[in-house]
Amino acid sequence: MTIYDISQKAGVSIATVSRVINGSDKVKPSTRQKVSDVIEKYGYTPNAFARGMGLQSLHTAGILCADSSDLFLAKAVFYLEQELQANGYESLLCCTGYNLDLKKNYLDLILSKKIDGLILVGSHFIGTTEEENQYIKDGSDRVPIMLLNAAFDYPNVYCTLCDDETTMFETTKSMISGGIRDILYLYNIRSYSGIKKIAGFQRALQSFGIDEPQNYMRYYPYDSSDANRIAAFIEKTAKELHFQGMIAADDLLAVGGIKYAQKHNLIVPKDLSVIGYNNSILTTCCTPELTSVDNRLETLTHQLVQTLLGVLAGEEMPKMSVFSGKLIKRGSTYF
Amino acid sequence: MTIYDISQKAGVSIATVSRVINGSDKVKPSTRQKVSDVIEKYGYTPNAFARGMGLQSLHTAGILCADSSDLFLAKAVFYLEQELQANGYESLLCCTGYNLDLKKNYLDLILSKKIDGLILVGSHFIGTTEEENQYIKDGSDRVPIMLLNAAFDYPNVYCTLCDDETTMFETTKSMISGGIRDILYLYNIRSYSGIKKIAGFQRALQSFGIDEPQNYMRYYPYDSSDANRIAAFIEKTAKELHFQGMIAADDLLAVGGIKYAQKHNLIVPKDLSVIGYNNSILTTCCTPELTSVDNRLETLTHQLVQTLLGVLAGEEMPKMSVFSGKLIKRGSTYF
DNA sequence: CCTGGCATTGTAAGCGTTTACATTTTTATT
DNA sequence: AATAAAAATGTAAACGCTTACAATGCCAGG
Repeated sequence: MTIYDISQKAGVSIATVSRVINGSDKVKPSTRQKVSDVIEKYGYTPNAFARGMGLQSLHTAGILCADSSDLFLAKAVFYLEQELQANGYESLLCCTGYNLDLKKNYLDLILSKKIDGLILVGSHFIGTTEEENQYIKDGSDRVPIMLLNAAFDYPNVYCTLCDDETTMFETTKSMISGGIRDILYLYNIRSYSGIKKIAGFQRALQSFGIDEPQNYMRYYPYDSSDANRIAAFIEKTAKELHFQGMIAADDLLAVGGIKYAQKHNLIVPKDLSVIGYNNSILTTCCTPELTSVDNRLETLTHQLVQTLLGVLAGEEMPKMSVFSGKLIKRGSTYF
Repeated sequence: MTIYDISQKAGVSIATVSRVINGSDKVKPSTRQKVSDVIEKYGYTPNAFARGMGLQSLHTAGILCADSSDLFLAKAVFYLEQELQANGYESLLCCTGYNLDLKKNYLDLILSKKIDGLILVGSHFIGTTEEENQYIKDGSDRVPIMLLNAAFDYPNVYCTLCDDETTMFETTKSMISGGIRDILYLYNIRSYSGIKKIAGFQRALQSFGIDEPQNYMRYYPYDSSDANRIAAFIEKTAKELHFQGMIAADDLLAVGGIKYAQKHNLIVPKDLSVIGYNNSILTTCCTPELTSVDNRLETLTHQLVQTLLGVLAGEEMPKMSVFSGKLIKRGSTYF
């Protein structure tokens, strides 16, 4: 069933059918009705490829992320997909893993014109290497690139993010103000926002005259894991620190901290205060419940998609939209 | 830059370039090299739409699920994407929510020929209504439909699943054998596998002469939630039961059970044994850690994609592949 | 009744590939 | 060296749509 068949049955030309399908041009109401009826009757759906050839678009956005099963990224992907779908766009998902070998995957996606825009979620590679940055520059020639939780100043690149540096600065400050000066900072992915969080943490320490903050920082080098493995890692690498506070770049890492405390009969938060990040579902699964930073993911994804739609519609859009995170206090802290 | 430009620069015809791109036909090695070099040099990428027109395929599979941010579904989506990617297929993600209003979304996807196969993940709608079943029947005329964790006997529909009925039967039996006869069963989504789990639970109770199992079953009616809300639900609807065991259709629901116990000063597992399902990351986040059923998601997704690839290659493939789940014992049970 | 202008519809030329079939080149056989 | 067969390559016709431009139909104004 092609547009030609429909035109035959409706007694019009394929151009008229095309106009009805695309809604745009002026078609006499009675003709429109007649064609619509035939389309409805035969359940005709335009062939996507042929459509794409004419329109050079399939109303599809690419979503690129490291691991869509990560709690945080999964939520981001879901919100993005829903927002895109609500606006008539489909989502091509592309998971790269954490190995930065995404060259082929996403450049091909862009260059083949299969997508109208590319969304990079939790861009762990932005600012990491010049080579990776180059991919973004190349890609942005073809389609707009949207960064979620990363900033990169370049034409046709739009950023939507939480101000993680400030948020982490404030978070750390509130812990120090609560009387805790020995704070273990645990992080894993070296992403743009990860780097900002570290900066905020360090700045807070320095503002209180605590030197050599890197002494308190531990990099957890495993991609995915469970709380016990994280606890064991803390045990192995940070036991000598005698920290009374712990801030993690991610809720799961923080839960690992709580596990660690349990194994050493430390009471959370009396002996150890713990703060996570992302305010995920994990916060209410552990005991005590986890204080965590809400980084406004739903707001961010909404804004990002709206910006993308605006760009695609040819409107002038903000190159950068920044929102503020917020500390949600629960039982793992006493201040 | 089109295939024509490349053919010019390489001094061959477009057909030869096309053959090089598609790797298939016999091309003289020296010619292949020459063309490859030109393609490489100019960074040419074939136009996806035009390609789709010729091939009637873009090497893309549709992944349909209710909510890709759900812990279990997110993992499934990720595994599927990785497996598809490894085999040269891309993934079009489509999240339907739990409202069954997926008609438009996925039928359009199929009918427009944009995808080569459709994967339904955690098919909450299979067998629910005749209307929904009809969509699968209609769709399967066009592309193979792959069901993850659901069974549906129809031409061109292939199923890969965990034997949830038997697995839940065995799980329940082991709890009863441990001396617990008053078992609260908590479930939420009315999916195919959800129905099977219920059946397994009830069969186990009956096999031990425990009548009216539905007295012990509670349906948690909220889409997404957190552990506290689940605990409150149990408090509200099941307090009078005085159950010593709890089995949940999902880990999060089980964590809600642990929360409930904590609020009532019940010791898990002494006063209350809890078993979850899916063996997710949550199992090691709570205290005590959660005994849960591993339903072999990675195996299932692997098998599913391999089956799809086989079908697309025109091979004869099993219509149904069933694997067995396995109980992973942790601290929330004593038996 | 004629004419110009506008609304509507039709015609046909792409869009960039794939691939059946035709043609040319190479290789093997005698 | 001639010839048949096989291999490599080229030609051109789809694929199903969009859209610029052409053609038609219709109306009001003169």
